[in-house]
Amino acid sequence: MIPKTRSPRKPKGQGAERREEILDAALTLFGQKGVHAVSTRQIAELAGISQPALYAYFATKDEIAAELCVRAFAILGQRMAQARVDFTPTAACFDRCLRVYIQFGLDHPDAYRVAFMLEKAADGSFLEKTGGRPMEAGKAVFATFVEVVGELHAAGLVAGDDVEAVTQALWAGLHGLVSLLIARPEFPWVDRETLIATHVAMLRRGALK
Amino acid sequence: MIPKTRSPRKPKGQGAERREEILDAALTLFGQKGVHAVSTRQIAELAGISQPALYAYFATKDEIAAELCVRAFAILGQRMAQARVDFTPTAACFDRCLRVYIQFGLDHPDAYRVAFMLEKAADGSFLEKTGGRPMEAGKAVFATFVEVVGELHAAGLVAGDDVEAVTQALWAGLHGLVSLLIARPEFPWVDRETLIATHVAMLRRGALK
DNA sequence: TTGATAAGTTATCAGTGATCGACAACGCCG
DNA sequence: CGGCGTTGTCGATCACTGATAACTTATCAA
Repeated sequence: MIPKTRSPRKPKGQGAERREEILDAALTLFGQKGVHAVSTRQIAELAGISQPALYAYFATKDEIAAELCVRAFAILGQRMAQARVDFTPTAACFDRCLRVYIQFGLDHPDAYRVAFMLEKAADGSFLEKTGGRPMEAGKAVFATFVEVVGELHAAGLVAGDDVEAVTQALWAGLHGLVSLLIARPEFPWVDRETLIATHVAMLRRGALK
Repeated sequence: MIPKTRSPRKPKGQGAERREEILDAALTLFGQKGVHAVSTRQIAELAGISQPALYAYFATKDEIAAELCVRAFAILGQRMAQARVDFTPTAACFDRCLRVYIQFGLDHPDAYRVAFMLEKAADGSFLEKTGGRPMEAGKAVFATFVEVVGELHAAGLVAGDDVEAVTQALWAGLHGLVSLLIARPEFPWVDRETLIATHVAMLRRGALK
């Protein structure tokens, strides 16, 4: 039996959907102007509600960003899992995993910023204030990377035996490209595909035998 | 009305000295709490002046951060130039250049953040609002990297012929490590020296023949 | 009709970056 | 000595931020 003891009240908007409307508005504005440049009043106005009404759904502004971040990471996790389904310990599959990560960062720059590029706050990091959920999502993705590198190592393809260290170095290498492309689009980069190809090749030659 | 005791003016530091005092105070606070978490009033109090007095020396708060950034980059430029004096196209010298960059980032995390990790503003990036001076300083350092890679390429040691692309990929790889160590110190990193050594080795094997 | 409750509002708070006009000290000319 | 602009600083204040309190309205259970 599934008693529907609670009916949604929808005075104006659609009660339960209000949260989604807020997230939609926030995602749009964050993408346009950056997280720090968007105020709660702007989010509220685009969502069609008053500014204090936001706080019925989110404790803080950061929590809105964190929610968007977690959702984006769910997408990354999906893509990584997908790349892992037909993964074999080969250089080609290695490259594909790296490109999945890079492509995700370029597809979701705002989520990526929230997860890995936001400045730490005074009383602990943003991640701590939001219950560490974005960090957890990121760690899950990182764990997948560890698995991938572990399989390659088992196949004798990894240079060095410290799988954890190699994975962290690899991740750092990937993050550098993604975060710089996001944070400094005005830099006179070479052709983007050329840069990505060069970068992936460099990491592959550096990490594999 | 009780007549106020007239304002105790503080003619302490004159002209250029005040400016240095402000920069010192800002550097201290930025390092402790992060750029965004420090207010102009806090800077002013630590500098021993009123908050509006700041604006006699700096047009905006960002300009204070930019000034500190430029100064820090002068240090990086010095170190890079120093590493270039006795540079020979060898793997060892290559490694040394990479480590100079990494060490700089770890020594001046706040300057590094201002230069490469700050979020873009609505009306253009922070760098544009401050006249692009931090960006210029960064580009000068990047130019040195291009020279170094160019010499290695001339010696036939670089994998691939697109020196610019390789340099950008290298820089991205370095930036990734530095920025992640700065932004996510709470991540369960392996031993720092191990990680740096692994990373440098990975980049070397990936970029050189 | 009641009471309870969920959802949204207006009004307001303390704190932010930045600006304005007033005022104190100083150098300078008379 | 007295008057006067210049320079440096200040208190007061502005528009805006994130967040909270108190009140109003809509809906449901009884």
